[in-house]
Amino acid sequence: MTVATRMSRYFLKTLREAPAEAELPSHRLLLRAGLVSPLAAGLYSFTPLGWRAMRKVEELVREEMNLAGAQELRLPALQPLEIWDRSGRSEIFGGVLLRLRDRRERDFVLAPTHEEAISTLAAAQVQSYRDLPVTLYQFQQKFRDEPRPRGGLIRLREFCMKDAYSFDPDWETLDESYQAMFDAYGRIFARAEVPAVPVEADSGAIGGKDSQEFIFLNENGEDEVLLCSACGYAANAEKAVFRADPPVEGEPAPVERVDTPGVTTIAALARFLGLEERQTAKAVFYSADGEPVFVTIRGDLEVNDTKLRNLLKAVELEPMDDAAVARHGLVAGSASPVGLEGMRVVADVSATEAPNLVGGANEPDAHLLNLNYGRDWTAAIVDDIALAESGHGCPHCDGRLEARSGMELGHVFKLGSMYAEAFDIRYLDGEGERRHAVMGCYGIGVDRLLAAVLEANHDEDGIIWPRTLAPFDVHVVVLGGEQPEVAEALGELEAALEAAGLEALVDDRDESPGAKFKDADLLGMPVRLTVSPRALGRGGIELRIRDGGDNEIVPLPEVVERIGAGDG
RNA sequence: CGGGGUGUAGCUCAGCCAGGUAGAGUGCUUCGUUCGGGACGAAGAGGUCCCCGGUUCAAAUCCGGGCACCCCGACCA
Repeated sequence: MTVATRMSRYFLKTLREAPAEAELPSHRLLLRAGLVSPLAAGLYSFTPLGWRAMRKVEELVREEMNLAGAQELRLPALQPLEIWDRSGRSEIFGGVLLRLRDRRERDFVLAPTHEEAISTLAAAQVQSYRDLPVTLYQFQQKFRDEPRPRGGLIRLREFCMKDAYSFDPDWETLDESYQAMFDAYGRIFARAEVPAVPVEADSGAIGGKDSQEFIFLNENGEDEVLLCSACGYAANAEKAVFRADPPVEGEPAPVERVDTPGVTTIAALARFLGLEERQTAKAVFYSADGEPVFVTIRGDLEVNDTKLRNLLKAVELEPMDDAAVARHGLVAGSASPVGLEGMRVVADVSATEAPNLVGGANEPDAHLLNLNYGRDWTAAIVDDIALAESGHGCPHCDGRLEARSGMELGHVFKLGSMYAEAFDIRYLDGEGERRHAVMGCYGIGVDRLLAAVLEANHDEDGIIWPRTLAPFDVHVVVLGGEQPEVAEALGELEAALEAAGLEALVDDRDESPGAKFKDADLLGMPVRLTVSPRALGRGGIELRIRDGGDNEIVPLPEVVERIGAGDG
C-alpha cells in the first residue's frame, strides 16, 4: 500500500535560484529541485526525492537486465589490492585507483570497476560448459580519484554503476550474449527518453576487442563522436577512422634543401612555399612510458593520442617536454625523421603514402623538399594514428563526417579471455577439454543517466519527468485545504490514487497558489492535480499534464482512469 | 598537474579599487491581511566576511602563504 507523501512533512527544499557553481541544466535542476546536495567535489547526497528518482532509474535498468536474462548479484566495493596487481590494472589505473590500508597494513582499494572481483568469483564457481553461458550484474558504488570531477552528476568520485559481465564458452556465443545486452541498452535509453546512439569505441584501460558506447548527443558532453549522416557510421573520436584527402601525386623528385627563416608551423610552411598542408610532413614528439617517440604524420592531419597509445601499448603517453626535446637534439618547428637516430619513429600511413613531402631539415630555419618514404626516411611502425575530424571523408561511403559532443552513458564490450586467463576461469567442454571462458562486460552509469534524463527532459520552468522515471506519478496541489469540501475531496482523491497504486506527492503546505504551481513545474511530475474550491465549483479536480497540456476539469471519480489512460 | 575565476547570511550578490559600527534581495520565524502562477504590511532571528600569518591605532578591504569550490585544458572502463 502506498501512502500519499505530504510536502508539509517532506524533507525537501527547492531553490528559487540555482547556486552559482552549477552551469549545466541538469546540475542546476538537481540543485534547484532539491534532489541532491553537495558534500565535496564529485560527492553528492541524495535527498528522499532525489533518491526516489535514482531508485526509479535503477529499477528501469534492473527490469531490462532481468528481461535480457541477466542475474543480479552483489560484489564488494572494498577489495584487496592483490587482485588488481594480478590483472595488472593497479598500474594501468594509476592515480584514479583509490588505495587504502587496513589496521594490519594490508593494501586495499575502493574499486573503480569490478572485472577483478567478478573474475575471482567466476573462477571459483564455473567448472563445466553446463555452467555457461551466464550473465551476471550488480548495482554498486564505484570509486575513482578523478583528477577533475565536474558537472554535478556527470563526473563523480563516487557513483553508482550497473555493471554486467557475461561468461561464454566461445566467441560465437559471446556474440549472442553481447547482442542481448546491446539490445537491452537500446530499450533502457528509449524508455528513459534519452536519445543515445551506439558508436564504435576504444576499449581503453579495460582491454578487449569490440566495444561500443551509447552516447547521448549533448553539447555539454565531454566525449567527441564522429557521425556520417549518409551511411550511419558512428564512432568515438578516439577510435574513428576516416578517408583522408588523397595525396598530391607526382614522381619522386630529388631532395632539395630550402631556407625557411622563422617558419615553424605547418600553416606557415605551406604558405611560405605556396603548397598545400597535405604536401608537408608534421613532426610530433612524445614520451611513452618515459621512452622518446618521434611521430610523423601528413601536415593536414592531427595525431590521435589514443590510437598512438594503443599502438605503442603505452600506459602513459604525453607530449615530450622541452628539456627532453633539447636533450634529444630535436629542432621543434624543423624536425623530420630524415637521418634521425636514437629514438623510435612512428609514422601515420598518410605520411608514407604521399610523395614529395616537405619536412624539417633538423636544423633551424631550413626544410627539405621532396621527401619520400623508404628512400629518404623510414619508420619502425607505420599505422593509422590519425585523428578524425569534422569534414573528413567517411570511411564507408562518399559522405562526410560530422563531429558532435556527447555524454557516454553506457559501454558494452567483448573482453575475450584476458581476465579468464589472469584469474583462471576455466570450464570442461563436451570433449573433456579444459578451456578458458570468453567474457564480455557492460556498464551503465546510473547517476549520469539520471543527469542525462534531466538534460533531455526539461523546459525553462523545470523538470519534465518521463512517466517511467518520475519520483511520483502525481503531484497534487491543494488550495483552500482548510475548507471542508476541499478536505473531503482530497481525502477521496488520495484514497482513489492509493487504490490504483499511484504514488502521489501532495502539496499541503501553507503557501500561496503561485508558489505551489511554480514548485510543481520545477519538480516536474507528469500529472498535476489541483484540488481547490474553484475546481470543485466547476465539477471536479483540475488536471494538467506537465509536458504541455491545457488545464482540464475532471470529475473526481474519473480522475484515476484519466491518469491511467496515459495522457502526455 | 597547467591556465582562468570565485570564496561575505540557507541561496543570489553588493561592499574591497580609496582601511574606520557588516549590507540588499530572496529564504527562514512571529503576527495580521491575502489566497489560481513564486502576494502585502509589520516585527524578528540569522555572520569564523574560507583559513593562517603579516602591515596598521584600526583589516571583509592592503601584503604573503595555504585551503576549498567552479570553468577550460591535461587526464579519464
